[in-house]
Parts: sequence; structure tokens; C-alpha cells
Amino acid sequence: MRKSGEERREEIVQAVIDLAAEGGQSQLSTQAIADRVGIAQPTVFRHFRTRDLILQAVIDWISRHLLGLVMAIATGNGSARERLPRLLTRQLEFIARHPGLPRLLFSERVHQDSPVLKQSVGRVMANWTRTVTELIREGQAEGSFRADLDAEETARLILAMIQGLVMRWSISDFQFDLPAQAEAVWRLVAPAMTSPSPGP
Amino acid sequence: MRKSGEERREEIVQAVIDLAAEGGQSQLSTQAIADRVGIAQPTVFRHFRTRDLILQAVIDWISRHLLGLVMAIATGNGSARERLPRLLTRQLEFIARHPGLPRLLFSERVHQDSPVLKQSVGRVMANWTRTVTELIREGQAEGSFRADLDAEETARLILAMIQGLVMRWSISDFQFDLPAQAEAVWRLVAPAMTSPSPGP
DNA sequence: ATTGTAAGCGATTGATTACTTACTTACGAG
DNA sequence: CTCGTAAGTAAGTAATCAATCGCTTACAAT
Repeated sequence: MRKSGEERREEIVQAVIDLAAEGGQSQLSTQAIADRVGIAQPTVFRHFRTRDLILQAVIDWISRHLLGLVMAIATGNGSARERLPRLLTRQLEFIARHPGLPRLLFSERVHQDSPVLKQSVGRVMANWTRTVTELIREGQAEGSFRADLDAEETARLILAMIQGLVMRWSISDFQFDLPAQAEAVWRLVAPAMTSPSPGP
Repeated sequence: MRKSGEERREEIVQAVIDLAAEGGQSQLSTQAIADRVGIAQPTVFRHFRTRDLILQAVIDWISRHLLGLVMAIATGNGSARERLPRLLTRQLEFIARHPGLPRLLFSERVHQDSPVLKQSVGRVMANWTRTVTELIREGQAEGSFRADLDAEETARLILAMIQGLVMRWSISDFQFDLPAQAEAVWRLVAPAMTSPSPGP
């Protein structure tokens, strides 16, 4: 069955995301991808000249969808105080809907072997941090968050917590309700961001 | 140069930790290990019957040293309120001294391919969580930490934050001062643990 | 209808992988 | 001194990997 190049490329990207959710990086050979899509292994190289270009396309896909979601919420309706916890929940829901994403973004091929892919992931994280930093600053301006808070540092720590959480979820083979953990994160973070620091 | 089996096994474990710090999982072939130790590649299999048994030994090494450190501080001198931030600092210092550890513990071979290794890592994390949970409960008993805090959930979130932080450090090729981040973590976590939650 | 383009495939290649086999040799206990 | 054990090696194996090559064929625009 013959399909257009663009269509096949999308199928390949989706196949990689699905395979990553099931088996991780080890099951991500061009052979496995070809089998999943239903084409011969060499045909994969008609659409992507190298294997890394496939992963690049996948990371682009993630970047577009994830950052699109985050920015939509960060600049959406309601106060910053309301939007930040909503962002946590929505982001964890998004990841829960695509369990392959963390296994790809945390994989060695991405951030140890290939400097190019590593840079792409770095850009996604930097964009995320910048967006959330802005959101926190907005909350400080509206008086919801403490003014003496380092907005960028806080954004980075929240990202670290999400990543650690998602990693445990991925290691545990998705055996707990990830979006439900958003509340727990907010329970820990909110008091530190909203209450004045207690004297010594 | 002929050495005893035990001596060689220790050399091999150290070689793996060093290689992981330098190049990650991809540079971790039995050939690379043999070259680093200074023996022929098949000789590696005299000391470990399979490659996974090498990784198992490495994880055991990490488990012994890391948990030894954590438990020593968790049950050491001073109030729980003092010991918890000290534990964060000391742990990040330990990891900074052994940059290969996160790359090994977060590698795919460990927690996707081999269920046995995965289980070992899971036990380390479970032990860490249990120890810190106990420490937090102690702090609650002495009145330093809020009584309405879920100790285990908090311990898990702190671990998640450490893991996310260490992962960013590892991805960035160790380009920032990891132990210095302990203060930032504590700045975020402490207010949430010590101050009463603000009313709605 | 013709034809250029691009998707598709079978066969293969060279590199790398963990691991085996058959043999040698160092060395400590008796 | 000897001799069994265990550390060492060179050579090789089967598997898997990304990527190449030569060829075919579907299809859309002319």
C-alpha cells in the first residue's frame, strides 16, 4: 500500500512514540519501526536519511504539542495563582496520555550520544522554564506569590520535581495515577510560594 | 599481571563507574571495560558470567555507599530539622563526587531491559524513601515539621526533586555546582514543611 | 497514453555486540 | 617440588544494528 511521504513520516513518528511506551529504547530499531508501520526496513530510510533524523522528528513533535499546551495554559484565563496548578495537572495528564514521551526524552541516545538531539531537548526545557518563570513573575505582580521568590529558580525546581515524578512513574511501568500527583506537588509547593517565610 | 578474582571484580566495578561518567551507557561495552581495566575482553567473563551481573555488582556498590551515607546522617546527631537539609547537601556532594552514578541508575539497560536490575534500583529508592520518611516523622514528633504533613508523600517528592535536579546536571554534562543546589531545594521545601498552611 | 518522480522491496554489507571455546600459564597450598 | 585451580589469552560465533544498492512499480501531471 503506497502512501505519500508526509503521511508515512507521521506514521513513523507515531510508531516510535508507541514503541517507546511499550518497550523503551531497546525496542526502537529501524526494523521494529518498519514492522510497526507495515513497511520494509530499508523503506524507512526513504523517509528519514538517518535514524537520528527520526528521533529529531519525534522530539519536534513532542516540542510542538507539549509547549503548545503549556503556553496555552500559561497565557490563558484566570489568575496566575489559578493557572500554575492547572498547568501542572494538564501537563501530567498530557504525559499520561503519551507514556512513550519520557522514555524518549530521558533516553541515552537522545542526551548522551547525539549532541544535536541533546540540544533540541535542552531547548524544550529552556522554553518550559522561561514560560513558567513568566507565569510566576505574573503571580508576583498580582500579589499571589511571594515577591522575594527567585522566579526562575522556582520554575526550575518545579520542572525537576515533575521530571523526577515522571521518571518514577516510567520506571514503575505507569503503575500509579500520574495526574493525581499534581495535587501532591502543589500541596508541597504552594505554601512555599504563597506564605511569608517564617522567622528564625 | 595476574590478580585475585575479588581484586579484579572491584576494578571492573570501578571501571564501569568511571566509564559511565565519561561517556554514558554507549561506552559501556565489555570491550571498553576490559580496555580500561587492562585485560582482554573474554577475561571479563571469568569474573562475571554475564554483562548484567557486572551492572548488578555496580548497583550493589552504589546501594551500599549511598544508603550507608544517607542512613548515617538520618540517624546522626542534631535535630531532625537540622539533619534533613544536611542530608540533601551530603547526598548531592556524594553524587557530585561520582558523576557516573546517575547515568547508570537512569540508564535504559537498568530500568527497562533487565527486570532484575530494575528491581534492585527500586529497592534502593524504596529504602531511601523509608529512611527519609522516618526522619520527617521524627521532625514531626519534635515539633519542627507540620503535623498534618504526609511524611511518605513528602519524602517521595523530595526524592523526585533530587532526581530531576541530578538528571538536569547529568544532561548538562555536570556544568553547574550540584551541591550548591541543595540550598535552593531547601529554600523551596522548608517553608512548606515548617510553616502552618495559610487559610483559604 | 507517456513519463518522471518517488515509494517500495530483497539482498547485502560492515560494524559492533555479548558470549564461547580451546588452550596456556601463573601461583599458592600440600 | 608438584600440581590443581583459577586467571589469562587468541580466535571465533551468532545475532543485531543502521545503512546501501539495484531494481521495480504505483501514480499524478502532462
